[in-house]
Amino acid sequence: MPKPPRSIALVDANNFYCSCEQLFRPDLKRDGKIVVVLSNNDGCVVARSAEAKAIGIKMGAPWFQMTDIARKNNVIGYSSNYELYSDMSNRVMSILRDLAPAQEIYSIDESFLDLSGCHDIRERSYAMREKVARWTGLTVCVGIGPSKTLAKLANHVAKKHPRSKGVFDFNQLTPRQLDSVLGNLEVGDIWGIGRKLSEKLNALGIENALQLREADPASMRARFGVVVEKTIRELRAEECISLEEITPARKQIVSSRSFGNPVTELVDLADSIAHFVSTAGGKLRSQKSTAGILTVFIMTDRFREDRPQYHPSFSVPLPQATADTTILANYAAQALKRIFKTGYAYKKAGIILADIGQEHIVQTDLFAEPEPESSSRLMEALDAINFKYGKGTLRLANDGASTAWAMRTENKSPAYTTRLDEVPRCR
DNA sequence: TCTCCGATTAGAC
DNA sequence: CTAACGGTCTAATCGGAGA
Repeated sequence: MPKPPRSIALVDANNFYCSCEQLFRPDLKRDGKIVVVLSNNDGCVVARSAEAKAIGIKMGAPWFQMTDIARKNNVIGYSSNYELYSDMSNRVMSILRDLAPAQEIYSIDESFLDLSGCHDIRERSYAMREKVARWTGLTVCVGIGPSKTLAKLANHVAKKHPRSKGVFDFNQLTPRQLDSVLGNLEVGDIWGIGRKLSEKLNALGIENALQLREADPASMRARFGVVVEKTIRELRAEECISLEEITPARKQIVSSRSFGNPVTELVDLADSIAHFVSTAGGKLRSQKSTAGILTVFIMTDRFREDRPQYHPSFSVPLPQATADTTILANYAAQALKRIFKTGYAYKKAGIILADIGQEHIVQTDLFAEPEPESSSRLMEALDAINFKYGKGTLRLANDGASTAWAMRTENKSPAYTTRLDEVPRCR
């Protein structure tokens, strides 16, 4: 007897960031106000509500360029509120976790679930939707298929076609129905096939998912690389991309930001760098890693072609891998001094931690003083205090001394679910 | 010629 | 008031430097 196909589900929240904002402001829809969420620095549109999509607002549209018409069209641009979105995400993810044998949290609003062997897949899928709706107010769609790529594609179908009622399962189709559905999906709708690859595939006459599935994996690999080959195999229900229940440790940790206003002074850059080191160091320690290389970069505004451009970076190979923010901050400050030049208006800066290894397997420098035990104790205390009392309660002396580099956030909603002091009183 | 490494590209969200 | 175009991450691929 042939093995039954695996059933991988991809559960994805609809218009996640915008839905989070709308949840706490039911008055907006009532008054015909259209919600979009902006990137950091209120730069461009990164999330659109159903209403925003309906009036044709484009993903990635620079907010400052949005016509007055759009703004007068009652469009409200919210500054991104990650504290709110990640708390809502945690709630959704924990509901889903309890409804499936295995879960991979793929992004802030998506999780893959392995439902292979479950006899009640349809009922479970609807239960997910109902439970998430009742407990959080958010709407999710469920796509199911024998591979992750097909689950993603099924989710796309579930979102696009109201008739699916939010659940679509490729495993429930006859081969003919399957071909017909795939034939109606553009290659660009497939996970892993972006803008560039779509263009190249179209030029070869491969325009829909069915045509890509029928392409020869070996020759496509030669032409477009291993990613496209895997995608073809996944469309053929071969499992090439496995479910990862445990998030692998980051191999690189970046913390960077564009500034609300251009920065010209070294002290202000130094302040921002100290902040980035704290953020990145915290992430490093939360995954129990150490970094062996630290890179500092600063850059001018690449959109201002009329101004002199400068975007240097400097990498420091650390004599001994560490996760100690104070040590990292010292090297970062030195690196910054090496690259900083006066006379430029800097628009962005950041740091990169690389050569990441496991804590306690640190290759020590033969000639260096061993890192004192007090160093890790200090970091533990720092992390504990900041966890308990909120990010930034305890920080480096020069982190926060300057506000020159602060990003623009003009319209941020309260952290409704996590900060009582921000919740508006009932009116 | 081979290998290593950094830079670049492409993609995701 | 004006100016204003995100951040984080991975994998693959490319091209030069050095062995």
